[in-house]
Amino acid sequence: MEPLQVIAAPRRLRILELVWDRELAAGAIAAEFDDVSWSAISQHLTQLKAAGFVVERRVGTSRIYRADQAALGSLRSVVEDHWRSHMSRLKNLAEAEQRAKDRS
Amino acid sequence: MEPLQVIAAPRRLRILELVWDRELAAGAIAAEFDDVSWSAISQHLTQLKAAGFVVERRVGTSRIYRADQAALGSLRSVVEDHWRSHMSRLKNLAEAEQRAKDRS
DNA sequence: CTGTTATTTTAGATACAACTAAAATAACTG
DNA sequence: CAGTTATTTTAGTTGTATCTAAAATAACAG
Repeated sequence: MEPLQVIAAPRRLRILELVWDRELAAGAIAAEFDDVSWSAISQHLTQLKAAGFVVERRVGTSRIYRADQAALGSLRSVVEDHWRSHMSRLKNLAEAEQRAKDRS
Repeated sequence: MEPLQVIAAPRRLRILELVWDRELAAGAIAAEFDDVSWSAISQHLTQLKAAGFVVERRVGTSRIYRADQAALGSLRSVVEDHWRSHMSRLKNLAEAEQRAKDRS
């Protein structure tokens, strides 16, 4: 799939945001979505990995993902602009933080 | 439609390239494609215009389009990179073709 | 006016990316 | 080894952007 198509999908853009500057297991990523199956998230991760936009690392039974910002090339600033214009990044991170707190 | 989605469509990306640094009538644009109807091209132009990525000017019965590079913001370099990589791909194919010919 | 050219709009068909559910795999634990 | 957890893969369904065909609009010429 074309690199541009890979990041154009809203779901994948959101996943990319979750692993933008930290590692996160596939399950932890999927847990952030309440309207989609783990299977679907896994398939998106496969595409992001195939495009080189995320790297995978295995730890035990888990697979841990993280964005490869450099690999995005000129798409990087597009992604950043997209988040800025939607003012969603900080809000999403804050909400994720809250959920993590609620769970503990 | 999201700006990112607008340029993600291969057909629209190709249209954008055609009017990248010159004006071109809708019909002249459509004539570049042999596998799609004028109607489809018109619909793409409507979306590109709605996103602000092209500007329209009317002359007689014609409507003339041209890219607004500035409006693309960070997407501009993505489009340029995409174009470059496609050109190098075509170049490679042509060179491979030439080598094949030389061998025979 | 009527006719012609250029293009868009509308309504419906189609292709394909994204999805779900279920089975399969992979790494570990007792 | 059998059982558990984490995740992916497969096969088939669904939703939506893109497409076509036909009718509508717009600008002009005779």
